[in-house]
Amino acid sequence: MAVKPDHEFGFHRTRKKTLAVRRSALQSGPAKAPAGQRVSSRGTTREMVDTAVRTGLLTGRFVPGKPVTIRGLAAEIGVSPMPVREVLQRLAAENALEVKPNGRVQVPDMTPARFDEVLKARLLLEPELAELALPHLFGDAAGELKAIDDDIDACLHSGDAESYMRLNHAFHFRIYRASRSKVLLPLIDSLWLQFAPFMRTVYGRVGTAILEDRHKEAIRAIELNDTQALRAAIKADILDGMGFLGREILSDGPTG
Amino acid sequence: MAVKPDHEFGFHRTRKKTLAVRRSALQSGPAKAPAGQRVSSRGTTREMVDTAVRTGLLTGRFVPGKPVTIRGLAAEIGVSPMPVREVLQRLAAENALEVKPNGRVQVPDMTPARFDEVLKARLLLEPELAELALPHLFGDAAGELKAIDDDIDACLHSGDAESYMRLNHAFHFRIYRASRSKVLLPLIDSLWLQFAPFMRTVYGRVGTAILEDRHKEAIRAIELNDTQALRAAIKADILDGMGFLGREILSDGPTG
DNA sequence: GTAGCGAATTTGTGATCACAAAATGACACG
DNA sequence: CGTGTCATTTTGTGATCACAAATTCGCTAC
Repeated sequence: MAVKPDHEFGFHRTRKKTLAVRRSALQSGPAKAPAGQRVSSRGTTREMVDTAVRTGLLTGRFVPGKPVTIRGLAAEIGVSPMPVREVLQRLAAENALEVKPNGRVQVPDMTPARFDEVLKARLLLEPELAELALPHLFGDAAGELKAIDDDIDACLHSGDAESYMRLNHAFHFRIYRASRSKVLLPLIDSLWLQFAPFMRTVYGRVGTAILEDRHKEAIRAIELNDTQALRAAIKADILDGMGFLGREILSDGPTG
Repeated sequence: MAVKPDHEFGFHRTRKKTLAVRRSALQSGPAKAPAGQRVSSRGTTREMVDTAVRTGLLTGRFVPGKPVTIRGLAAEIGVSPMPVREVLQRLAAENALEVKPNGRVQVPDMTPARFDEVLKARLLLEPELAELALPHLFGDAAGELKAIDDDIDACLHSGDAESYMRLNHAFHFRIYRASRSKVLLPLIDSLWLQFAPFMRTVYGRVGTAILEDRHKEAIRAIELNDTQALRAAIKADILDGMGFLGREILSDGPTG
């Protein structure tokens, strides 16, 4: 592990002027701000920590197996341990993190059985949600997706795995979010949080050049308002990407 | 709101001898125990609160729409607000509870759209998990399920809705848990936590006498090791129970 | 009697403290 | 040189405090 990377997050609270504070500045906490203007009055700190850790997981900044400590994360982000505790509990409840019997929390290791289940669940749920979203994908939606996909192509050529993962997530969830789903969407969210960190380790080994996506087929299906074609494109995209990952995991054993 | 029910939980920490304490008894907290013997060394309080609230939700002791306060729950169970906070965060992450913009947390109201999504997700996931569980359901499994189903029949006749819900959950998850699933099972767990409270309010209105379940068909399919029959039985059981609930929600509008 | 307003209470949130268990490291002994 | 043991540090957990926002309640004015 050599040197501890000081900037694992690009999210350090600015330490001089925090985005949102409620304290009256007569405390000595790590997040000190004399007169911060707050955007939303209540519960902004936890939300900030939550999105920070979530995007960290989705872009693979957390390594599976490496323990995540409350105080460590709190110090990195620049807040007290309290909001971090709650965020880690939340993510553990979504199976994005794993609490070991000692109380230590870490990114779960990927196993073949787990991988098969995630793949199965994705194939069941995501085409369904895409179908639900299709009626809401009108107007500029196809254009937005095309823009994201262009950026993805650029990342694939340049080999920027982190940006690729962020954009790939953005592409899929631009579709899914349109469904306004309050049930299926969180389930799929949980699934992505589970396989993303593992995905990242694979890309780190073999690069992203091999990847091809079915996004253009999906965009075309959306433009044509073709439900079955959209389902097929989503399904094919999942199978391509995950099938590729699956071969990796089977060849190398459970992560490493 | 009349009188506050003092015994909403049958789970009051005994106040004299707690099950598991780590504190050295020189504190003045609400959970005081001079020399409690502890079963599991670490993190037992939160686990206790978690199962308490979870079973409370599954058996319908929480009313949709009624706010759940941290301090209130903590006082009822007899612990400090701290573990309750984390448990509520966990359950909110599983969409079993809803955090309103003010920070107040309550059981979400059921809406027709939500209901459709839960139904759809259950139909997609639960037959799949039952199929995965089937190879592990040998030996006395069918006998256990038969015993549970007998109790269910008794509850249906006596109209004990709370016991019915607890046993119905036990029946389904006796099957699902056998799959040793680490991915699909939590997803289905989340779904049950979402519709159970609403289910309870319906039963409270119309009783349980109308219900018939497909559990016997499922047991027979397990005995015969018939995958398709098991899938069909689970699917039919979901459709019967939820279809019945669906007619209720559509006739009366979003909960009430 | 009712509507509007202000005080008092409730409630969520972040911070800090205390303690025990686990992890880590150093050191002595074989 | 390896191994077991003990001291030190790290870490999770529960409790408590302080504060602000939101809610609730009571009172007054019309």
